[in-house]
Amino acid sequence: MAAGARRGSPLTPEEIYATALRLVNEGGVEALSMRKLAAALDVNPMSLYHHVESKTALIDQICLTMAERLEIPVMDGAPWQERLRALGHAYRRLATTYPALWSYVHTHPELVAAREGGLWDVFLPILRAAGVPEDELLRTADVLHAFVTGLLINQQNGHIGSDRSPEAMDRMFETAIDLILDGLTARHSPAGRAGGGAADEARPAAPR
Amino acid sequence: MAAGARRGSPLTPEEIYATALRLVNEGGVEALSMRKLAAALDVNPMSLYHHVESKTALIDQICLTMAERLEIPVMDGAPWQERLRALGHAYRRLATTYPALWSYVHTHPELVAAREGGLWDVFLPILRAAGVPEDELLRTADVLHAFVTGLLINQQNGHIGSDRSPEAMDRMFETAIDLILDGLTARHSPAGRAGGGAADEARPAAPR
DNA sequence: ACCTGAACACCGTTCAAGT
DNA sequence: ACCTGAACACCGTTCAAGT
Repeated sequence: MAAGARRGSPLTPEEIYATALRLVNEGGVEALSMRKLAAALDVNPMSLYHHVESKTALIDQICLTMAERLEIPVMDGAPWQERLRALGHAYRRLATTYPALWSYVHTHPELVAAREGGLWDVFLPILRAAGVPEDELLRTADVLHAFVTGLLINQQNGHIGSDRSPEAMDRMFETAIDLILDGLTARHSPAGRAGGGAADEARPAAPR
Repeated sequence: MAAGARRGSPLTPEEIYATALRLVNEGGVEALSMRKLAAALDVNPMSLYHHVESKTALIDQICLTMAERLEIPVMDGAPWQERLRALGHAYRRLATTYPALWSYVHTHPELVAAREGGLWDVFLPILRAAGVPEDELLRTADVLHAFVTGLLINQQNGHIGSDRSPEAMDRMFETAIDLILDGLTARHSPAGRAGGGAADEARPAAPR
């Protein structure tokens, strides 16, 4: 067992990324070590350094592959309320699919490179449709993105609410979207409240 | 140099916590190691374990001492909008005083113990004054707390906005509070928009 | 009671040596 | 070209031994 101690193939980067992503998803980013990753791949730890520059670069890479998996809904005809809600749900789906790595990305400044690419191309037009003036657009987008990010981080950490059933989480997310829709409407198109429809219909009735 | 290799006193827990907090503030939580901490205290690494159960317990403790330093403003007579804004600013001040540890607390589920104690005693009455019905109170509080948390985490990580000047950060935080105030008003006391005053007066005029 | 050295089981990474 | 063992500088923590 000299050149080919490993079973079969010659260790592709894709294989490394996939296994690393699995380890992180199972045990958090702190559960990923080069030595454990090598063990999971049935390989000498040092072999990894032939395909990956460093542990940091590896984490960067799997953050990127995660970001690419954001499935942005296309709803060209729909009113902005529906589109914003759908975008929020898509974003939430990514976060719950990769809870550990997603939280990690959003709390580590050095990973700005992994900003969700296509997200803003869809997000900004929605805010324009909501009546946000151009000179407030970027700031509003940043704030709303931070709001949703914060909610998702808190939900994943169980830092929130006594009731942590999936239904309660869903309700809380809807409450958050509702608050955002109402805030946007009140600030930027107060006349349109009755006519919009989507926001009011989708808001779950409060049990009384 | 046997019993008293260390200069002077017999190593109090307070001294340990203070130094640990300083190290974390200077280099992030990942820069805190028992060995470095011992070096900073001019002590043998193993001596620490006589005063502290483990590194985890130590971090728990300094999170608690940070949480205790939240200076909650008392503004009993003021309208809820002003009180909410002041509370937001107090919270932000804590976050910016301990950026690394604050982010750490809010992304580590096991530290729920460090939830800001008196915060909720002030927060919930404000939301009641804003007209949030009792059966939505906790959920709304959680959502708003998560919103602000998300904004602060993002601001500290530079994950937000191209302009990172202090003024731009301030503006963004005000935008966030404004959005929250407008959302609350629209949802729970739509008639009171003109009369409230505080929210509208405090909102900075958009440069046109 | 308080401290400490050696030791154990982990890390990430370098580098010279192997095929 | 690709892999690898030994080694280095770090970790947190245990434990028996010191004063």
